[in-house]
Amino acid sequence: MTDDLIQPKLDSTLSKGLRVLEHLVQSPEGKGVSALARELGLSKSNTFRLLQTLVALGYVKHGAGKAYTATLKTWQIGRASIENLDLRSLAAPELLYLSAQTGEAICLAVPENLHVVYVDKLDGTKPVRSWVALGGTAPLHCVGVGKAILAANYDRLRPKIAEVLPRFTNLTITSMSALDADVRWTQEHGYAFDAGEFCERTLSFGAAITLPEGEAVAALGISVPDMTLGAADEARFGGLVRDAAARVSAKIAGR
Amino acid sequence: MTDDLIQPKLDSTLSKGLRVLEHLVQSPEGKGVSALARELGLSKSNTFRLLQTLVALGYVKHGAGKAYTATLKTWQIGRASIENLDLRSLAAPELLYLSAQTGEAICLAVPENLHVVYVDKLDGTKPVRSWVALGGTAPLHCVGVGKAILAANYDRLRPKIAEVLPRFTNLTITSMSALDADVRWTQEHGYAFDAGEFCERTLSFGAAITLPEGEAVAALGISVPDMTLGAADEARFGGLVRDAAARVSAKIAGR
DNA sequence: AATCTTGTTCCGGTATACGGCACGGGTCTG
DNA sequence: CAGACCCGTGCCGTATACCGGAACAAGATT
Repeated sequence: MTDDLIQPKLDSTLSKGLRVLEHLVQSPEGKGVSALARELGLSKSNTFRLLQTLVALGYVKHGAGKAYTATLKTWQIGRASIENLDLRSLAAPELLYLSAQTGEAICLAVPENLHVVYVDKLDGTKPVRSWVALGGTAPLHCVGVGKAILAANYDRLRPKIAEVLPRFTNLTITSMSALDADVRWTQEHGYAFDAGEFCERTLSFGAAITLPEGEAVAALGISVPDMTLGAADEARFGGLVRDAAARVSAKIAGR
Repeated sequence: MTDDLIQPKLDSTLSKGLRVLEHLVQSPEGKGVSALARELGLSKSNTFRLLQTLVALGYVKHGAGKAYTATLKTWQIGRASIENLDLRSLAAPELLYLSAQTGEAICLAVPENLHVVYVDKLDGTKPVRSWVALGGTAPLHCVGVGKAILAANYDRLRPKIAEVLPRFTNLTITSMSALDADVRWTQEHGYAFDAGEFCERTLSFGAAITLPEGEAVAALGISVPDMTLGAADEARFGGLVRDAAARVSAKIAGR
């Protein structure tokens, strides 16, 4: 009932075409017309024509056999989109600094809807590496970078996230009252701490990178396996991300 | 006249929508409805509805003001496509060939930020094996595969790498003028040579694997301890990697 | 205040994309 | 060697989903 029942009447051909593309991108060996039609619930002729135009536009290549496969054009236009975000170059020195200081996995993430997307990372130098994948996503409410962004814009984001707080581990915060308290803690300390709320036994720290007006546009994060974290490290790691994120924010402000 | 005059009758909505997306991706600050309509030669209402569906599908974000801007969803699906481009199987025969021809350690690496990541390798058959670890990383500016990738996209990468050129051995290139010269050498010869600039007494050769448009997505490399390299071998090894990488590039183009 | 823009909505006509069906060529199964 | 399947590909009539133009409110610029 909170949702508006009236849908903005979206263009069907375009959505189907993009669904086809998304589907193709995830299957290295390509797929045939019939298989695609079946999996997407479309008619065979429809799928065929969509593929035909995607081929004409260069997004899909029709191999010798029956397989249609995605070309790298998607990748090219996708690459253009992050090149324009110069966040990565602005933040890169701080990523290196954090990596040198901690030896753990460092990441840079941006918010997208109620998730974060990892747009840059440095692997940890220690043998046990905790892993985030570039381009991967995680929910806002249970990972360090996400909670940092959440806390920076809680007024705006709280009503949106209140609808659903999915559980991932037995430590995941699933009640709004607990989330309120956690956000308050984050705001007071200037960094967020995730005690394994998204991935078992994987702790993470996060701090928001903000525009001068306070809008969070990204976050820096440190991920560390719980075993390697000494008691004294917790405050130190938190302080490190907080200060590093602040420096990136300052760089943005000075442009 | 060589072209068939009969067009395969492509779906108009899908092509327009993708054109909108491509256009948006190239403008960091986003664009308004009217501007897009003007530039693409579409009617305003048409553009508006296309944008509406792109927003609904998560490809485009409607900022506070009048600007529509591309999200990172394009980047995400683009990234998926390149991960599924099974470079390893495409390149595997060439790895074997290089190994058979040289008996040295062969590797396949992909760029990630300002480093390369080794995604595949074959150990040398000779007793002295050099160092490459699967999943390991090395800086772009001082190892064969890295310099090959660097040289293939120097326009784009030079400004990024200019900030920092860490030293690893007394042969490491640390000045931009020296790097410029080295890149020029690489471009002329079609392969890169590393005279022990990352790891003492370990030489390496590299050649870039590129997309049809010239973008480097990976590189093949040969690593060899300096003692085992005869004077005549240098040009031979270089030619071998260059040609092998070219064959892999050709395979990619034919997909 | 007047005249441009801009983003957004509505509506009627028609081009357009749809599903159903049929064809030719593979591959397995009997 | 047929038969019964799959597959990808064209065709066609029809309904519908898309399009363009006009009209709207709200800012911007003058």
